[in-house]
Amino acid sequence: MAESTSLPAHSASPTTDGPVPPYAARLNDPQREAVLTTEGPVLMLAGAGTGKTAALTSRLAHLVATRRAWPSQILCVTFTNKAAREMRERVASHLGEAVEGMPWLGTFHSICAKMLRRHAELVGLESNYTIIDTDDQLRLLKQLINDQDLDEKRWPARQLAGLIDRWKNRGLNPQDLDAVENEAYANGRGQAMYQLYQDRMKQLNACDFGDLMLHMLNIFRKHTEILQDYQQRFRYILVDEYQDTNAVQYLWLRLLAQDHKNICVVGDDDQSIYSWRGAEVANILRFEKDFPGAHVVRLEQNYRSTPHILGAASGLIRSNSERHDKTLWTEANGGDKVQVTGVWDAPEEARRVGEGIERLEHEGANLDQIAILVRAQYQTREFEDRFIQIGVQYRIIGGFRFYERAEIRDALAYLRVIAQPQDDLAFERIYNQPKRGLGAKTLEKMHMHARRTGMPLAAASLDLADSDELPARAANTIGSLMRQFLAWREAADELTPADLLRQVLEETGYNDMLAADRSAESAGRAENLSELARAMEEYETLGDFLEHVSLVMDNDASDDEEKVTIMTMHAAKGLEFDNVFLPGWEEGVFPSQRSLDEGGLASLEEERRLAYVAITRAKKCCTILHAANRRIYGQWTSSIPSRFIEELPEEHIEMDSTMTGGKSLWQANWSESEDPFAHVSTSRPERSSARGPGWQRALTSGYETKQPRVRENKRSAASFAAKPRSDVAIGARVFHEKFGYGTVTDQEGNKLEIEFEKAGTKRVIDSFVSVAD
DNA sequence: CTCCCAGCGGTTTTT
DNA sequence: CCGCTGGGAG
Repeated sequence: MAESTSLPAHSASPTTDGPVPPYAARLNDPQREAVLTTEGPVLMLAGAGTGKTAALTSRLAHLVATRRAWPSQILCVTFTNKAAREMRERVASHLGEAVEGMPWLGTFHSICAKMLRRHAELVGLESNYTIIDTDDQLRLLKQLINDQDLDEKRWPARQLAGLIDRWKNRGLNPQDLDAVENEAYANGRGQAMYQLYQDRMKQLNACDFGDLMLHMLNIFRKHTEILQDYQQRFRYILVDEYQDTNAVQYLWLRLLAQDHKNICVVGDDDQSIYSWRGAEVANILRFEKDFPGAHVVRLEQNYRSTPHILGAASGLIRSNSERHDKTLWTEANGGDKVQVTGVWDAPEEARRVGEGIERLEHEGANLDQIAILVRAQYQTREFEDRFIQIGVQYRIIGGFRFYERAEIRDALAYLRVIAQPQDDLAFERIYNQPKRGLGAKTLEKMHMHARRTGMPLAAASLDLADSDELPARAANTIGSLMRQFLAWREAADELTPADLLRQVLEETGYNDMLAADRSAESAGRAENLSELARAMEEYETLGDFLEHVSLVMDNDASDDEEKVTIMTMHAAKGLEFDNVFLPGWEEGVFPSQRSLDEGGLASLEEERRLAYVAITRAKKCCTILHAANRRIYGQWTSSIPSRFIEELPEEHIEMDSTMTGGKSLWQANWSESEDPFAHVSTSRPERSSARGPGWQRALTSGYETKQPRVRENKRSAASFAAKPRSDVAIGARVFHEKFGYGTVTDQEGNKLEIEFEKAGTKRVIDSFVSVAD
């Protein structure tokens, strides 16, 4: 069945004789080279849409199929759980059912967490340590800052958290900090505070995300025998998205690869967009120096986008200086040019996109294949409003995650205290949630007692309740709470984790609290909690579940309805869509003001890479928009088109504008003085290039010459065709997913005017509401 | 202990 | 402009 495609004479390619195995059959030459070059270091430079995941999974399949290694001898690291899952599925499909899962395929953090469970005692932890998140981390730091009599106003916990995070990302322990780093917080108290934090974490038997990597790095450095064990075990190492690795991850990998040296890293320096959270492009840029003799494979054939889209993106990224040069090409031809549209303001931008979507819908496009990619979350609002109005189904990716919701975190905190009585942070979160009359005063006493006796907070509170230190009321409350915990801890052995949670929610009165709350959100909260319980069904033990929860924070909302996706460009990395809309390409929005103000050239280049990522998400059609006026923090601001627009090669784009009448504010400025840029260039000297040809084109093409496009307020096809619902009439009480409960005050076709109890009066499409009773 | 209001700050986000 | 936080009042 394997087609016997002979490999072309390829100088460096280590071809194998005989038939091509099925997992490599559909690969192009460089891809195949990346699969078959199994020995020694390999750098796979994979441009956007060049099929790197195909190559990577084939390589895994090849290693196993040719018996070069057992699945358990391959270390395969990704950044996200999603990527890990995909990889696992694709490898399984290559190898069939035969292969049992790969134990060492996962994210950096989940792999380290797993290793650390085995070696926890070496860094002073127990193997059932808790993994805490940013929220817990901040609360802990605030306590420490107050304990040290520092003014939290002047030295915010956030800042310290950020510093500690950065230190850990760089592989620095408290004692490794130099004077300069130490100065970074509270006049030279950085190191001391970091040390205090680490000590406290140890007491709590807890780790933050950074610790997972750092602890393992420390263990590898100090305990050669353990390092050697892993070095020998991992005959092959594969790393996805190598351009996103930070210093600890790099050091960790380098140690592990020292024995067999079979490390294959895959990445694209042009898609490095996470330097702000520690990623170091330098890692991929100097791979060949780090691993002498590295074999470099370039994947440059793009299978995703049309030539115009590819041309526009490639032209743009060429303005960057520090990069591995790559030339993406495609066999495809035809396709539309990248559309660049100027509009008057942000609402019009949203209307334009809405019209574009309706047109695509009319042509039979799948809504799942349409995305709006924004630079910053605040831009989503405008689109959301518009889509509700015209009845376009959408989903917003990002923002609040399931496990970050307050009710979910409360529930988890109960479970954490049950599983791990030392978990003070969890206990602190719920000792008075639901309200049981224990306040700050009681908490303070508990803390003092805990510190005096060296007991965990929960135990100390019980001890305290037995004494006369507390008012009888508080003592009783604590006593019964602790009895409940005791009972739950026993129940944990008999009940499934899911049932345990249900019992806890019932017995704490958490359910009652939600039931009593008549606000718009409470129903959703209760719903979230039942979903949590449902999600827990598949876990046997509480410990299993808690580890899963702290590491696998993703929740791909499984909804099968076709919807337009709205998300940030960052979140879109790795995804693809037939049609992509890119709004807000204006100086100050994209590139963002902050990247212009701070960070200099490097940060501007990262913005440009982000633009490159955004454009290359599109398979067929890419529309860039820029508005002449935008309201920022409530202030109307005039804006000029993004410098990235002028960097797009002219032959790949088509400019137009919806504006004829009226001048934008900046045009008005222009006519005021001879040099329209006088005010711009004095205040923002780095913008000297902002009047290049692209900018001129944007100006002249639409603002003056072109005739108006469809002016707004035309009734959209979707809303025109829809029939009004018969079950809602004026006066009806209805429920809307976003706005909550309200009363219908007017009905016009399928549009309803509703006075919402919380959200005020809105016009919405009737299919978005349900009748409340 | 809870609730209200003033003041402040405001990219990107995974684990 | 809007949402969150923290401090102070009730």
